[in-house]
Amino acid sequence: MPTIKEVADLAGVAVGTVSHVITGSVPVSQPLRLKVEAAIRKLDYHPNHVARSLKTSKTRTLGIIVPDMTIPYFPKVIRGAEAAARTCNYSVIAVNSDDSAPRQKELLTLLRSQRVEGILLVMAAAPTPMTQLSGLVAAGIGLVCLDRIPDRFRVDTVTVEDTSAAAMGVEHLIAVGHRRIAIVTGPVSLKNERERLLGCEEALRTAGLPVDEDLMWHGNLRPEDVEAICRERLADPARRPDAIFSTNGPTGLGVLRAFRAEGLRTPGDVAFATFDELTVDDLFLPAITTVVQPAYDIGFRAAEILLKRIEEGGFGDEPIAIRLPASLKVRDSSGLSARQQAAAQSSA
Amino acid sequence: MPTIKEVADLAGVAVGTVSHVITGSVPVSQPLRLKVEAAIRKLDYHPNHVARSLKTSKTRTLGIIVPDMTIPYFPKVIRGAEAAARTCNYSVIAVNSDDSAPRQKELLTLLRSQRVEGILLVMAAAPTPMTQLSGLVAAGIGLVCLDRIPDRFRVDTVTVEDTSAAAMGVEHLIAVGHRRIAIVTGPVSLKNERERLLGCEEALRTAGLPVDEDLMWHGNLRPEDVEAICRERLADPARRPDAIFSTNGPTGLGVLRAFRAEGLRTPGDVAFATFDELTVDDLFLPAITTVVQPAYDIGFRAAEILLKRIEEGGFGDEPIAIRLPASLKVRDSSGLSARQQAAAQSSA
DNA sequence: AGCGACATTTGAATCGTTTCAACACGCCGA
DNA sequence: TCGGCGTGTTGAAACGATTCAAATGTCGCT
Repeated sequence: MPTIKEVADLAGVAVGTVSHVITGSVPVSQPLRLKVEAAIRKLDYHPNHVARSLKTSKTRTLGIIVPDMTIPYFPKVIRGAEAAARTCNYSVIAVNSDDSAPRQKELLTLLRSQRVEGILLVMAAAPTPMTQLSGLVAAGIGLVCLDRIPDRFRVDTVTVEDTSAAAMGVEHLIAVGHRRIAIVTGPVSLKNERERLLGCEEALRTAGLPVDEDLMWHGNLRPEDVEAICRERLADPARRPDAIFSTNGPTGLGVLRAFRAEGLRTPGDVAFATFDELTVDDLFLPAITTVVQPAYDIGFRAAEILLKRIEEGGFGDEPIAIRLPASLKVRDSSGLSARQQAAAQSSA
Repeated sequence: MPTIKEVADLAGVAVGTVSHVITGSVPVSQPLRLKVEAAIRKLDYHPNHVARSLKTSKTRTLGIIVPDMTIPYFPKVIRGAEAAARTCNYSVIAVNSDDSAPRQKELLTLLRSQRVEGILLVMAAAPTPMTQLSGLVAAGIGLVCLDRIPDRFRVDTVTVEDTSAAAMGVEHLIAVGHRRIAIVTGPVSLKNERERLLGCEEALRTAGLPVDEDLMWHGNLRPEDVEAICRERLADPARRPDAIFSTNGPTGLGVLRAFRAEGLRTPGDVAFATFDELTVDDLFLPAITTVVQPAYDIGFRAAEILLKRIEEGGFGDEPIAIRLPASLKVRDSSGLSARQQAAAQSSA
């Protein structure tokens, strides 16, 4: 790998001059510039970002930690962040925490050693000791939490309007005509899940429906576990709800698996809608009604904020908290069941 | 951010000593080690990888370029690579080329400037001038092509057994009882697509079926375009095939969209199987029969090879070419159509 | 006591950039 | 003719680590 010195020698100029033509920060006369450019091409010279970063103490790199980028939601977030970073000539390093707190800590340490200028964090579902984060902030590394946001820690955050978005889903089910609506949540240790649950409950109350504890099914982020929980509760036709709303993607998948395992059809036997989109190509399904999150935008906005903070060098003032609206994609699964249709028919 | 010097001062030792306790490459006496470790904790010192990389000219970083990590196949590849890298304490930087050759060139340049020690490349679908790659190899940067592999350029490669995997899909359709089978490919400018097509044709010939040019539908990687192509050809019931086999994910999605647009059901009206898994939560579908690629393993093996090459410092000898087997996931979409079932019934 | 062998510890050079102070060189106005 | 100015150009210091040769102890042995 040629160095700037070799370029300088070949072009017959000082290293400083080569640096000036590369960065463009200092004017260089035409003839010298041409000689330098020729030398660069000839040697196939690529400036060493490592050395540059050391000298300038700017890496022009952001880190982004997600739980698992094989979950379709996260790549969209990452690409959004990447796009925003690119507008400022930054790169992003994306890594997976697998929802493990110790792994997340390792990654934070790694990114810090790599001297990323800021970190976008989707916190692990496993409870994160806030000491992991306070160290960063103290060290002057930018931090923006997105999607999942911490409970009481002061940082910039970007996420979806959890409460109203969840409410929107449940309101839709109610509007269609469902009355006995079960809510399936992920771990309520996550603030997002609590807020979504709140939204669901509000929607029920606003419609004058009871908030029945028997219909609040709390699970986790493992579809298999959620499947088991739902199967148990769906087995008895008498106690079965009209509809189910699931507050996130992995639990939604669990619900669908439970339907399949129990031989239930949606919306024929139980209507269904879920927060977040799913990857369900192995299921026999009607199209699923979903509350769609603006994943790309969440990543984009979060990176934008981070970059602005980096540029301004300021993290002292009031944290920014952005909430982006979700949208409801009404498809087939939230329709009326056969039984309900029959009832509607006869009353008409 | 504290530096090694500050740690040394606080601990009352020389910087060299601190370095020795960090790297562990030179023994340090117990009392000094303890003092250094205490200083590190107290200052919350994180070694500067940038400076380390500059000195050692080792970044312990690999780059991986994929067309688009929102396509579900690629995150699995990336995670496989990440896992392999982690066993050697390497990190990976994943970036998206959007199937654009100029963008790919930019990314190659960027990764090179970041001094990654090797690059895993899934080539852009847009034809890549081999000069992009030869420069890398000349510069001594490791390169392994995966998934999509170049036509005549000598590099290590890891991909799926395209020919036999595609054949497996078509053989399955034939075994079920389909006879008029259409093949939908992506761009035949990609070597993979040509090989898969070859596999399909072989399967047809082996079964004594004609290879009918009218049933070879060549598309690209944009589902919308493929949808249009298929709609045109599916419109006339008389010329409609019994079954369709699609040679990759995006084209498969296009086929399914065409089914929906034409009001066709699978397998009721036309049976279907595809190479690669799909994300199709917005479609009303039976479960799709797919040829599943070992995405994670492809990434893992590719990174393994790259790391071995880096470690050995040797790229001179014969390139390694690994082909991993795919597996067939038989689901509902490849079954017999209503018409075929009736025929089978009456003949029984 | 003196000496060599061994085990630590030290300090300086180095990696490839950027950047800043200093320098060179025309050219203009006095 | 000369001082001063502006435009280009240069060379060396610095960034924060690693590493190697040299220095410093320690100890056993004669």
